[in-house]
Amino acid sequence: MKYFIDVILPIPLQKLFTYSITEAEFHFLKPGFRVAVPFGKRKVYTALVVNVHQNPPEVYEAKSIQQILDEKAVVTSQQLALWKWISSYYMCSLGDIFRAAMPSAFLLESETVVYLNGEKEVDENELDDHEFLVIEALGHQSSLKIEDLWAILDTKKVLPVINRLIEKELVTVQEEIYEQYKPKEEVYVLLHEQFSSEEKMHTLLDDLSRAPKQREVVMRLFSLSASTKKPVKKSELQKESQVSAAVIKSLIDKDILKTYKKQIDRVSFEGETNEVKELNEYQQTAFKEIEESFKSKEVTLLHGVTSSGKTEIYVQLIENEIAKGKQVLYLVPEIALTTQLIHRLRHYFGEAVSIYHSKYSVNERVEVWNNTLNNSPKTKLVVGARSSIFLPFNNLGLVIVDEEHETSYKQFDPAPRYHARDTAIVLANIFKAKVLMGTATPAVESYFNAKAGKYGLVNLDRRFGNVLMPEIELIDLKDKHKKKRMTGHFSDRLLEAIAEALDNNEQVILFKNRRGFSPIVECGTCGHSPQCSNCDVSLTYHQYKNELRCHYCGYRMAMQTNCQACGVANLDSKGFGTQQVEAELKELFPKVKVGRMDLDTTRGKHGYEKIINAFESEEIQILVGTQMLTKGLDFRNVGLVGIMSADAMLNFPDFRAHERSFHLMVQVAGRAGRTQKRGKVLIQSFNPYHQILQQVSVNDYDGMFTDQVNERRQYEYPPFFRLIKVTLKHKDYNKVNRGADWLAQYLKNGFGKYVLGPEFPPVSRIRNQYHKNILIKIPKEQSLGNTKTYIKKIRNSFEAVPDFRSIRLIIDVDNY
DNA sequence: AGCACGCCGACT
DNA sequence: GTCGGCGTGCTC
Repeated sequence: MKYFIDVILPIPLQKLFTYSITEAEFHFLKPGFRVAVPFGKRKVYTALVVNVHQNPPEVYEAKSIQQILDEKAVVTSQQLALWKWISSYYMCSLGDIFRAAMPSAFLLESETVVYLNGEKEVDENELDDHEFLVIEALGHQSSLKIEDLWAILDTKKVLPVINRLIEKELVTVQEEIYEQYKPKEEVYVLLHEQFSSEEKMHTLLDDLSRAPKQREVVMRLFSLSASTKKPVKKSELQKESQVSAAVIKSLIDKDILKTYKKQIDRVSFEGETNEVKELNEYQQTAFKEIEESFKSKEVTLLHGVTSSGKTEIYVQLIENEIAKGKQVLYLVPEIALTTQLIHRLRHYFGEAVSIYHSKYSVNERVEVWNNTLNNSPKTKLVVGARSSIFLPFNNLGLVIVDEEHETSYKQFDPAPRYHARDTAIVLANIFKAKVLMGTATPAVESYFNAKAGKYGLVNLDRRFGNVLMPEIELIDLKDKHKKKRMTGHFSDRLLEAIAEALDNNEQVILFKNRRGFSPIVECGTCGHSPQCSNCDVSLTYHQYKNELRCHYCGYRMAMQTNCQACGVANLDSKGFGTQQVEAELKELFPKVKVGRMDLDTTRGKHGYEKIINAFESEEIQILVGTQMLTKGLDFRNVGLVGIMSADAMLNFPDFRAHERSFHLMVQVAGRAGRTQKRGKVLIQSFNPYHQILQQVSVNDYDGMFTDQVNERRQYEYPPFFRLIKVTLKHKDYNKVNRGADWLAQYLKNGFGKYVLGPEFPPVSRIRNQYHKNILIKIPKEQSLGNTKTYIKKIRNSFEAVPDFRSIRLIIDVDNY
């Protein structure tokens, strides 16, 4: 009898691969186990078992697996079901999902290690330079990795050299796999049993009278274990007795102390938990409505104005689910994972909260994964960014999608290009769990679904503590410029308001949209501006390192003093970013402490925290920042919010530009006046009569929604039509054009006028690759499944054209 | 995605 | 004359 498994490999290949296994393995392996398999000539990959069967492949001999990596399944059947849905809906391979879904520590890859074959005499005359260098290096160290060889030989083409050496039998290679996940251990110390009696103890202390430090350690250990009645950590003992590690080590060497290791969780929380706060009357009503809505609807949208206390309602719902023994997933946009939110949740749920997102180390992620899989009490509530929809839940009761409108829920690059909010609905469905989406500014699609009765809808339009909505004032920049009332980028009115807020001891937030208005450098003589050599964009100026940088590929160069084109020293920076705003403020208000929050200042794991803490503790009076300011931050003392310029975002070439501008401005405005006093918001714009600005100024979400829905119906955009964007990438400009025309023609044969393009995106060359887009619109009544099947068919014929094989095709479903 | 095989330009 | 560039094809 022959036995086989089908596996997913973490590479972007559509199909499953079949390997042969032994009978014992056949009885042991189940879907969801990881196995190490050889792939190609030498690589070993981690693969995931999806089928165990006895049907031999017909056209090839299946290889056998190398080893089994798990004792029980680490991926559940529900996860596999979700992966299959993502793969078919978002048109990506299971391998892409496998790679994205698992913590990287679960995906071991082999590494080639080269060893000297000691048996064979080396004849140096038979070696070329490269071969000689390898042999010589192996004389110094017993093994070399491929990476080391790149450095030694100063080239990346090392495999041919190694192959020649293997042929000469001078070296051997081995594929080695390293376990990446290391459980964290703590070392505990205790006194050796032989000193357990009091008498022996005294003798010991006498013996140590000539080693006072060691004696101190023993005494301290004694008192620590007596007072805490708990095992004593080695690190703790060392700290308490204020000695060096060497002193403790010598005690261990002398067999006076004994150590043992204990595996601990990296993620742990110690502290009190508190009773869930009583909801106010409005929150209580909303809560009841949500519960009522859950009876008939799978998904409910909570539309609650900024500062209405949505989090408390979530907390109440979470508590109910936990009481029922269910797991809860709390999704937040990547950027909103601040300590503020985590503190609040830990305050109520303590140990039961786990956090999962990309800034956590691989080890921490493995622990959260395993805890979730084992239904540990630590993962009753998982708070995470979009990738946490991939965790191995087994008893999910509720998914909360906070700030549902946030675009960072959509993954753009690399595949799988999934939307975490939409995928969460499918995930919840697998578990028959409920979904609550909450936001002050629902995405048009979501609100549309709610209005259409597909989702439940609950409104909460009262701010917590009856704080008034901020007063919003629009400032006409055109008029201010004409009347010469501008100082740099500040109108007289904005300066006045800032001064007033500062006088009242209130804090100020100034918002500057990042994208679209990065500072570029231009020559005042010839008009040339330094360009990126790999991409089709101007380099942007970064003051803090005095260099020019490309946002797309990361290319950087030192700031030039002379123009590269005409040689004249007349370079000037144009446009303005947060840095310029900050610099101008420092001149205008020299005594005031100004902070800045953008990508430059929030690098690193604690980047945000530092700035947020400084602002919270009022060390900083004015905070200048970008988009990040909008994400659920809660500051008590902000009296004024200023939006430096509303125009760039309104004019962004995208069908969602208006909607997004509305979200952004309302969210930023919501930072103002969270306590009793009514906050003020000033919006500077060259076009204050723009419909969106008018709607923002009176917080008219419904007006915005109605306008947008009409526009989208007329111009055939979501939610009336679905969109699929196809991008072609290649370094040859003409080839991209030929390929795009071919593809568009064939797509038009199927979908007619609903194929738009091909068109170059605003930045048509990135990392030396030309891009071209084709947009496919799919009317509601057109079958999505058939459409995708047709697109796949065309993709296959496209890839069969020899001229186009090297063009990369990217398919992005729901590319918004 | 890797990685090997195979065919054409810039060097000892 | 070779080394090494990357275009092409395959991986159970």
